[in-house]
Amino acid sequence: MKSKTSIIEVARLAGVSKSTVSRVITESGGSVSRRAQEKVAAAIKELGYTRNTLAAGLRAQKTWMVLVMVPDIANPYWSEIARAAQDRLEAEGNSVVVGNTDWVKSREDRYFELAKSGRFDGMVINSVTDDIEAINDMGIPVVMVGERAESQDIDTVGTDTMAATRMALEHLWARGNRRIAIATSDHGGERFLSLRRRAYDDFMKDMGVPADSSLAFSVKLSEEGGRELVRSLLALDGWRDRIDAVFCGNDILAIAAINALRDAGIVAGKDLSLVGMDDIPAAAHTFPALTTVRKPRALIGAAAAELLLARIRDPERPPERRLFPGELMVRGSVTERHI
Amino acid sequence: MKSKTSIIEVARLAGVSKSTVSRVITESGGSVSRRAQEKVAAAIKELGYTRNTLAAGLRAQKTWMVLVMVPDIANPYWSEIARAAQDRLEAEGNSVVVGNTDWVKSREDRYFELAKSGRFDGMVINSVTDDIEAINDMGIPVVMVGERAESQDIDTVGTDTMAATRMALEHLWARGNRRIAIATSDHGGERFLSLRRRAYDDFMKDMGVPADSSLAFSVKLSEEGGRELVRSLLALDGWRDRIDAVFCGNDILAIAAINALRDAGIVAGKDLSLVGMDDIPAAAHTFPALTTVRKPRALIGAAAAELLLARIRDPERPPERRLFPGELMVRGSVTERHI
DNA sequence: CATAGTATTGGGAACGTTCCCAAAAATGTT
DNA sequence: AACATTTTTGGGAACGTTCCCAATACTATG
Repeated sequence: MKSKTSIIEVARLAGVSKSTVSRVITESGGSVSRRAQEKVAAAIKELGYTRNTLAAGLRAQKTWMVLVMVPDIANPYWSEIARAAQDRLEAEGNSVVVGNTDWVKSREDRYFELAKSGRFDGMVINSVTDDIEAINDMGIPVVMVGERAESQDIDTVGTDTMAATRMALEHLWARGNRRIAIATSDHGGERFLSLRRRAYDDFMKDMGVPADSSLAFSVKLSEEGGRELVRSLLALDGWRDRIDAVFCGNDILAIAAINALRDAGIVAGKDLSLVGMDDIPAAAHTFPALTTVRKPRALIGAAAAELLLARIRDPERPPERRLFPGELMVRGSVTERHI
Repeated sequence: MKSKTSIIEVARLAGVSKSTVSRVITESGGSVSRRAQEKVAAAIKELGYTRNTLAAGLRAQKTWMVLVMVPDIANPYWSEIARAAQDRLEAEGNSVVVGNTDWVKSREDRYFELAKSGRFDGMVINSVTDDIEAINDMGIPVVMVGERAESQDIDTVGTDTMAATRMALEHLWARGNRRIAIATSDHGGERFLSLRRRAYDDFMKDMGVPADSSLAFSVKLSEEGGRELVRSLLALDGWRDRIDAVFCGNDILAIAAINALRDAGIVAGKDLSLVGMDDIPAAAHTFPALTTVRKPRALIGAAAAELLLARIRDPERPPERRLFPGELMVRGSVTERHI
């Protein structure tokens, strides 16, 4: 980087020592006279001094920087959570940057390496990996946004996924839909089946519907995933007789599916019911508007920041979970079927 | 951060010096025997050593980290540019993080402070400020995405904004729209009038239409901005007689306006024509689908990364501009009017 | 075997802060 | 004025790397 002034030069101009300058800058570690403060401030201004936070971080073992790592940067759900977390973290003197994984494990690993190399004081993540043990082994304060089946060992914030999923499914059922499919992102084998999928299996069992794995679509929770979902759905022989509704793992997926269905001449909310999760702003404005479970993103983001700050302050505290209820937003994408 | 092993401990276990370990890690600065390499690699593995990049950066004056700072993280236009830049920068050994300003100057200033304090080797930005001189005074390699009226002093990448704006306006005109408004984001006074606005003024003058500043709406290029645009528009006395089309500064704004118009019972593409800029994925799937000027985001992102890497390598090279042509995507949001 | 040339290695210093401890200065008390 | 106490300050060391230069080891040649 550009050669610039150091604390030694500020000290020289102010006529004090580098320690006095440091005390003025950090406003900690002992007293400083009024006169010294004024001289240092004037010197900083005259020289245009900016503190080198690499050096400060090396000595103080602190970076004042947090990484918020999200799987889909263009999904407003994540960017709103990131904004809410950023507000709270900045209030405590941290800077927040965002890392985008695009659901790609190798990209996530690269951010993990960055964190392990001392770049951030902590991370707020929604990880591609379900390996909570590996995350904890990094030795960095981490808060997971969104429940995982095995997440009792890590600070977790989010919506009660099982309850929210059930809420959506109950709505589909109450409106007369009986052949309900699910489209979500499953990361691993049966051990790591997503909570949405578990809630779906439980619900269908409770309703007396035989398990049918051909109704479970595994796609990325992205626009691409929505288009793939529709391709897969339409590829099923006699799909109209087999599926009358789809539960989608998030709104991005649901909205992309609505649009892809329209391109295929199929009317969402008429020929097929869909529900999403999240209630991103676009959900209210698609045609038809999307029925979805709204998650309190500002609360989730703020809670994630709170848990991270607490974890940074006390790395040994037991993991905590903060789950918020979802709220069903009833709109036009679910058909009222008369049985 | 968590206490962890240092290069000294690796050296001790491997039976070599810290300089030899450093040579193995960085694969630079002289030769290392095969035997020494093997011993060091084994020690790194056994100890689980991770290089401290704060210390490395302090000494080497290099951070291997780039900040991509965008004004609206949830706008796929920006996230796609960020992804394309990230691909190219990671290929050169850099890590990429994203900063989101939400069009807020104080947030941008905070990222600028972070950069000045030595946290990044460079920045790819679309800034809130138009003060190119202040940006250059930071002494950090910066590439600006998107033209500014006064951007000859900074590396710039983007679409030819004046030509792209004119293309959109010509299409509106060719379809018979005569009372065209503009909605864009103007940051400052007349000196910093946006290029879109200049292109609009030039076009209307060329078409012999008297200047009418009440047809120029200054809004944020965001969903909120789209709703505000529609509120302002509908607040105009006899607006239906005064405006038959709106040129929108980006797709987020245009799509939000389409949705807000629908909420107000007004049919975009029938009662009012709209065009956007960018051609984000949603543009093809709104109802009606949005006519817009497509910008080559992958090319822009990759070019931004190329220019940044060149700037990092040679800070004194003269600023460069790379502008790409836009492509008009004709869809359903522009009315065919018969005069 | 001796000498010259090349390869490899180790250690000190540097990067620019913060922290800690001892010294100096200022203030209060007798 | 002298002494005790408190406040303020300065300087060395530390943080953990990389870089550079001199020393050592190895190889080639006569």
